[in-house]
Amino acid sequence: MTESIGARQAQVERNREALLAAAAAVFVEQGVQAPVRVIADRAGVGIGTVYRHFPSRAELVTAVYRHQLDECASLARRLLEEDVSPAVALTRWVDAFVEFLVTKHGLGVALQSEDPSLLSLRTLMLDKLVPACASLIDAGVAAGQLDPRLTAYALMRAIGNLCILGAHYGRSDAKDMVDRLLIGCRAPQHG
Amino acid sequence: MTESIGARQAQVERNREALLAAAAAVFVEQGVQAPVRVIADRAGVGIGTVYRHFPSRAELVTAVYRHQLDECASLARRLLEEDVSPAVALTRWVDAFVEFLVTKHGLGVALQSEDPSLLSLRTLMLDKLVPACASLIDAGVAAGQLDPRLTAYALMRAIGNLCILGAHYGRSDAKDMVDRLLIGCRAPQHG
Amino acid sequence: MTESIGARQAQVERNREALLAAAAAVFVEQGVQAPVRVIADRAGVGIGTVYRHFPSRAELVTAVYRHQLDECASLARRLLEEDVSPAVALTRWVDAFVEFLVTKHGLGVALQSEDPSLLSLRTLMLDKLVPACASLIDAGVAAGQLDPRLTAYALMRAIGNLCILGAHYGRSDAKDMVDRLLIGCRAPQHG
Amino acid sequence: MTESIGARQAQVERNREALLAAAAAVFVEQGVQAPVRVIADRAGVGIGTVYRHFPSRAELVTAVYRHQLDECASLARRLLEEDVSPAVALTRWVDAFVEFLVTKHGLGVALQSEDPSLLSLRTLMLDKLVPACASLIDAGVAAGQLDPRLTAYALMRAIGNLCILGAHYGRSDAKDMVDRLLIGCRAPQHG
DNA sequence: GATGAATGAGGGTTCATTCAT
DNA sequence: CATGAATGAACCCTCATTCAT
Repeated sequence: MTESIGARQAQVERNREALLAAAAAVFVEQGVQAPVRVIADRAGVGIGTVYRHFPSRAELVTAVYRHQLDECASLARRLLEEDVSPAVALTRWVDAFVEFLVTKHGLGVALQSEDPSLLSLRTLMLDKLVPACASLIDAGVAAGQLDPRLTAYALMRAIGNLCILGAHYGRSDAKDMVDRLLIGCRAPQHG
Repeated sequence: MTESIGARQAQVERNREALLAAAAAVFVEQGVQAPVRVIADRAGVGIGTVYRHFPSRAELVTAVYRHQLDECASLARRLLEEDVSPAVALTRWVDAFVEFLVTKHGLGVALQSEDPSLLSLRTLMLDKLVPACASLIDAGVAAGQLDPRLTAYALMRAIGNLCILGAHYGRSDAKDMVDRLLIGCRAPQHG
Repeated sequence: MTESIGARQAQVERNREALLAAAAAVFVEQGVQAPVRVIADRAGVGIGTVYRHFPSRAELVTAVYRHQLDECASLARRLLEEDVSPAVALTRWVDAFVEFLVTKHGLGVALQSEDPSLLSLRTLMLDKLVPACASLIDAGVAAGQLDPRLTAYALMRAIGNLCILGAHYGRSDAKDMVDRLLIGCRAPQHG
Repeated sequence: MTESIGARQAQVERNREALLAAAAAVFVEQGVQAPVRVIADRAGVGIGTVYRHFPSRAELVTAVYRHQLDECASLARRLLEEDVSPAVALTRWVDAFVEFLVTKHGLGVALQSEDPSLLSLRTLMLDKLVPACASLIDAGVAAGQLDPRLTAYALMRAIGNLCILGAHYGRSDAKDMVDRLLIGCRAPQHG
């Protein structure tokens, strides 16, 4: 009996994961505006199940990207502990961030849209990623390698925006432009 | 008689301008996806009048931004004729472009969306702005001031993206980030 | 002065004729449901002129076919005066009627539709064509060549219906079927 | 549990049937072009429910008439197996076909319209009914009772057209005219 | 908890008709 | 009289969300 309860809970969790995976995939293919129905079908569950796990589209979207944001935040912590220069650490983190953004390309759009269904996602980003990015920037500024006027939030928004892909502006263009942006974030040269 | 005909034509033109102004304002407030009905209401006309002037949403969107694109394109020509260094000319043009983008900030979104109703706008941009920007870049590359790998289209897309504003990422942030991007577009230093 | 009034009236009449011709042509090409705007354009007049001449679509449609109905009615009178057998006269008249119907193929539809905008047309047909057809039938019945139970109205409706063309059912099919129908209208054989 | 699921499925099926009945009734009263909204209201469901069951107008229209077409096709098979002369079999089948057409008289119109939303219905008819009718005609021709030039498609189109009812042209008129048409389809008499 | 049928507001677009000039 | 800009009801269809089972 205890087992069957456990089994039921496991099934519940499995549904939740299937939904997150399905939503992530669908967002990549069709954008964040994709119909809820499509996600339910892809996950192999009924549409009611979507709403049981995520009371509104907004919360589904948020949940989908929370995973990725968490991983991205923890990466910053790991990089800071490694034995590399702060500028290199930031570059590597940004590379990873960009890789995320251009792979699951819905995220860039999500960060930019005024859509109220994406508001909670921006809030989440504020909470998770800005501190992570700020810690890297602080280190770089302290080492004299980065422009001290740079703020984590603005940098992340800028990178997020640069990673909104489209016709004739693909993954490599975004990476190239982010690289150029980072060059412009270096500490100004004296003398 | 002639006068009253003229008066009517003037009224028609005023309606058209009112629609363009209303659409521009609504696009800023609600995004380019705003319902046509909202624009009609804002302009104080019936919905049929919108479709009389602009047979489809796509053409309305295009018309809203065409003015700005035209002015931007002609600015590039003027700057090339002035007696400033190519790098300065590009910087000035980009400043003006950014000013446009952040003022009527729907344009950035419009350039990025995959929505078919925005396709004609992207085409318009390609036709009008890319050659203008390319002429400035060419001059800068010829003068050894710009990275020769830079392409006009990618630069414009990047700038357009950087100018998609939002909560806590405003006009001055966008300008700052574009400045940094331009720094990263300079010719690499030898030696 | 009198002349210019006459000239103006002539222009009015010319507009009216142009509208009827345009409507007839458009109805053939696009069906009786064609937008009023299309007819106005084809006639080279403003849409207001259509409504000045024909206060509603219904009256325009009626007017378009009145011409043809008139001609058809007068044909019956002429045939009766010729020196042919009543059966032959009816056959010839039906041939001409069918030719009309399949050429201006909107008419068949118009006769059949429940659309209120076509009500007045059916009324017109009753007034114009039924007497014409009835006179031919009467002669045929009197000569013992036609089934006396045949009514003019039903026969015309039937012929009208048979002449509604469509994919894979063209002009020659309609003619063939009308011929067969007429065979079935002959006086029953005794014996 | 099983019972309540069954009950729900039964309700779904009842909705579907209600929609078909409502559509059939509305088509008779207002024609096949009747707004989907009217059908939804008549069936007592929301408009979304219509589209859930029938993804487009075309599929609703097709579904409404599919039943009748199926029954009509199977009737032809049964008649061929009975011990009656081919001419009698065709007459009986045509009687049944006409009965269908004049009862749900939208079908005649549907077969004739050029509207793309009715294309699938015509296709359906081609697939279902033409072979059925052709088998009867073939038998009649083989028995020397029918004009060998007769084609199933044209005959059915003609009968369909004759069954488009209207003011002063009712069910008995249509039946009478179809009878006369069939007389005209008999094998020509030899000298 | 899971299901998916039902809902209905809302979106883009068309077109008959009116009316000021 | 002629014009054609303006109107807005109506149409088809989509999709987020609810809720009975």
